[in-house]
Amino acid sequence: MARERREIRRIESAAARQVTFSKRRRGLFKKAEELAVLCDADVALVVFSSTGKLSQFASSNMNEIIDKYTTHSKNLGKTDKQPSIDLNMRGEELEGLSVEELQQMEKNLEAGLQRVLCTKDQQFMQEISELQRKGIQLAEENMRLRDQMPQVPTAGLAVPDTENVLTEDGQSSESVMTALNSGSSQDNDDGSDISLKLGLP
Amino acid sequence: MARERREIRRIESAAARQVTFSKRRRGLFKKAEELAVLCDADVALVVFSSTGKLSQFASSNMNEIIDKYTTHSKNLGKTDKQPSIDLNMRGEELEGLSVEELQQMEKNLEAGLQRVLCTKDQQFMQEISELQRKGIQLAEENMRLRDQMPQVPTAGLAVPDTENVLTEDGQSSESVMTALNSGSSQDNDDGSDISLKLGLP
DNA sequence: ACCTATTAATAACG
DNA sequence: TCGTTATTAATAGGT
Repeated sequence: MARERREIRRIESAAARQVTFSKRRRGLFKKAEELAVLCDADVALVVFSSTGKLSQFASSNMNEIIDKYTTHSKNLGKTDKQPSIDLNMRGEELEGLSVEELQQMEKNLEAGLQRVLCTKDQQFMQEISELQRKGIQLAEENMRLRDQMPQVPTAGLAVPDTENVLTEDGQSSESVMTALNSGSSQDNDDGSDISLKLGLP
Repeated sequence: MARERREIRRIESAAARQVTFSKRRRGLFKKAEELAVLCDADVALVVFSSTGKLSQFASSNMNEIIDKYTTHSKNLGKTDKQPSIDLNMRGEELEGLSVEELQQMEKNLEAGLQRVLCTKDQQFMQEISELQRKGIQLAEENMRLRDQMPQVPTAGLAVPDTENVLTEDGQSSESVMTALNSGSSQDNDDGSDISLKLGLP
């Protein structure tokens, strides 16, 4: 587009290079803006001259576009369409995702949440059942002992098969208590150390 | 540069916009690459179409250029942030609500759900603590009884101050069991009768 | 910077 | 999306 056609290779003359840089840079930025306006696109353009000088154009906010780009390319790199959950919780980054990706993510999160809640409840209830079982055992033992209790007690003797009821499975009252208290001390739940993998449905 | 001059403003027809986007995008990327080659510049170009599709060009490594840009622009310290939209919330019938109102309601419901879950967990943990307390009491009582156990038991005698541990507060093991089993028989949670008022934040 | 001959991009259409 | 073409836009080289 000129008096002569120019081959697209590095211009050796620094002066000529600088002139061409100025001209073409202006053209490029103009085209970038036109594309953004005409086609309602989000465009970010960053140019460093060979001397290191920065020029930039962004149709909206440069950092937002960069965030969008970063998020998007992270998810594209995954090949499968399973967006990573922990990396995408920030609202601004979510803007970089397509509706399809967001719907998929929503499904995954909902399914994962259901599994977390369900499993958490199961663990709670298992815990409760276990405690109840032990309580009943103790109560029965207690009653048995009372039935056998003489009117005038004498020197005691060890009873082998019931001596360690509370800690028999390595889950002592203290450790359970500690875990539970750390969870209930917060207003938000799931400060616990229960960990799950959230797979696909 | 065409049959007719085109004003630089958003193309209303989605089809025409898409066509123009394809053509001009190709042109823009070509120009970007030419600038990079001819003038030995570092160029990064990120474009999101109006449908959210990403295309990108970088004369070297995109992330490096972005890092370079970030560093450079930090020195200039330009931090404009987009104002967040604040919404009014309320509504009785879903049919008549705007998208904004529904979004706000969604937020409120989510907050309410969080409170429900949190409270449910607290009740679970309270239940567990209670059971643990009783278990410890029983174990202690148990030990006390064993200590007093004679080697050769004779006719029994009631022990006044420990006779009613299990039912002293009206919450017997049986009733707790029943309540828990009705809950644990389902895979979904919240079959319980816990009720909360969902206040506004 | 400006000028302008020439090439490149592209709008409308098939 | 692709090809054609009339027309405009960009720009290389010179001043």
